[in-house]
Amino acid sequence: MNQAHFASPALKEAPKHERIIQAALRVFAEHGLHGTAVPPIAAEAGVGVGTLYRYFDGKEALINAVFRDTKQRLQEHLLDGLDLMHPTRPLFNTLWARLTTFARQQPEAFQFLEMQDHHSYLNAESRSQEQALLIPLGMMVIIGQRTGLLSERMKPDLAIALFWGAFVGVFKAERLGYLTLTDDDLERARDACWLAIAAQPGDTTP
Amino acid sequence: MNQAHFASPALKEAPKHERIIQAALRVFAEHGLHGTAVPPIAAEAGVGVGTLYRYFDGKEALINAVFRDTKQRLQEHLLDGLDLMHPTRPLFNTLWARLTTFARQQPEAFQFLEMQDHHSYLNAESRSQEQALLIPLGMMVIIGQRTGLLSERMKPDLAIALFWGAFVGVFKAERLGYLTLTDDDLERARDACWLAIAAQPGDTTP
DNA sequence: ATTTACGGAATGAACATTCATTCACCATCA
DNA sequence: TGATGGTGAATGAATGTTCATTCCGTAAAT
Repeated sequence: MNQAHFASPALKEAPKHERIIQAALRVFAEHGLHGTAVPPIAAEAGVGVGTLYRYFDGKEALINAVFRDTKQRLQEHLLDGLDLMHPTRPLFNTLWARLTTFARQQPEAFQFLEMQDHHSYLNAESRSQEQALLIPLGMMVIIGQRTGLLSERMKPDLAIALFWGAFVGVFKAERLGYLTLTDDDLERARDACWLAIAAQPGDTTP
Repeated sequence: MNQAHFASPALKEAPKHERIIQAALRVFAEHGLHGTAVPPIAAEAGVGVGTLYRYFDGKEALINAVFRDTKQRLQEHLLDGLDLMHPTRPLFNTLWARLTTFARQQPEAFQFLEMQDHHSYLNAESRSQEQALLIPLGMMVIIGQRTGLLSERMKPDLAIALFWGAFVGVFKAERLGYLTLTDDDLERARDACWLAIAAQPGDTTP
């Protein structure tokens, strides 16, 4: 809590708080939330168990911290510098490309965020972190529908769930070995998703 | 092992083996695989813990039994009586409708099958059960592509992963409370998925 | 010298699994 | 018909293990 917080670590490793979160992410992604014990997380982080409990109140608090940190990294990776209020086809392609690089460069983070068993652990603050990503996306879809870019057939939340699910499904299939994805495959999947949510030629925009 | 096996239970409940599997499915779906202890499963099934171990070698064997049973129920629910070798748009609609009734009528089964943490438990026999569903679907897509019904842009496995992921994403969003799905919503989602995988008007079929 | 950070053995709770015992049912015999 | 004995299913308290968390001795920092 003092000024030393930033003074020394320049020559040292990342601060313990950060190291523990990253280590926890890796172990959680591999073994699941219930499936990982706390001591292995400490070991992966290179700290003692007691140290971990100095930084986090317990396993549940750690899970929430990992969740928020990871969700925020995804959010920034996806949205930083984009003007969602003027959706276009190239913007859609950019979003897809960013999702792809995230899933490719941070596979543990991507997998962790898609785990089911979060929701029994997450507290209010973590839940609100979800909204930070969903609300801008929802607004983008609404504007896209108003401007005739996206189909108005589906309500925005449904379009997002469909698109997101398709993306997750494709990468999940690759992770489980049902599939290998070339760059070409990803472009074709992207275009297919676009067809699913884009306005159709025959659509009317009264 | 004698003739009494079938003599009396006509007036009693389902055989214990079956009751345990169904109970396990419910508890697993709610608390996850690592998250559920064995005694609560026995309690849910209305049998003693020891009885459960008479029927299954252990927790892992039980998980495999539940997985195979559930996957097979899904497979039969989806494919029974359908002629996948002659894909049409109505056949696609039927598949979607069957998926929907499965997800609606057996939500625990649907949720259980989408859990991540299976794969560290599943044995060879369980894994091959997966194929029993994927192979026919894959063949259907291949034929659909050959006959000009489905787009040939994506390889069959990719099309399946995309479609399946979209469906799962929509129902997962509903289960987590991000969405409520009317019958109308489901039809629109179905049509959007169709657009994603169907042959486009401009496609050539040489 | 005092405070703060650290590590890892120690602790008690919860877990998966076992096993000695009970119980229900049927065949045999009086 | 009623009593006796045999058989295997059913049970849940007991067992050893694993887990989340604590605690205390030591090291670093101020």
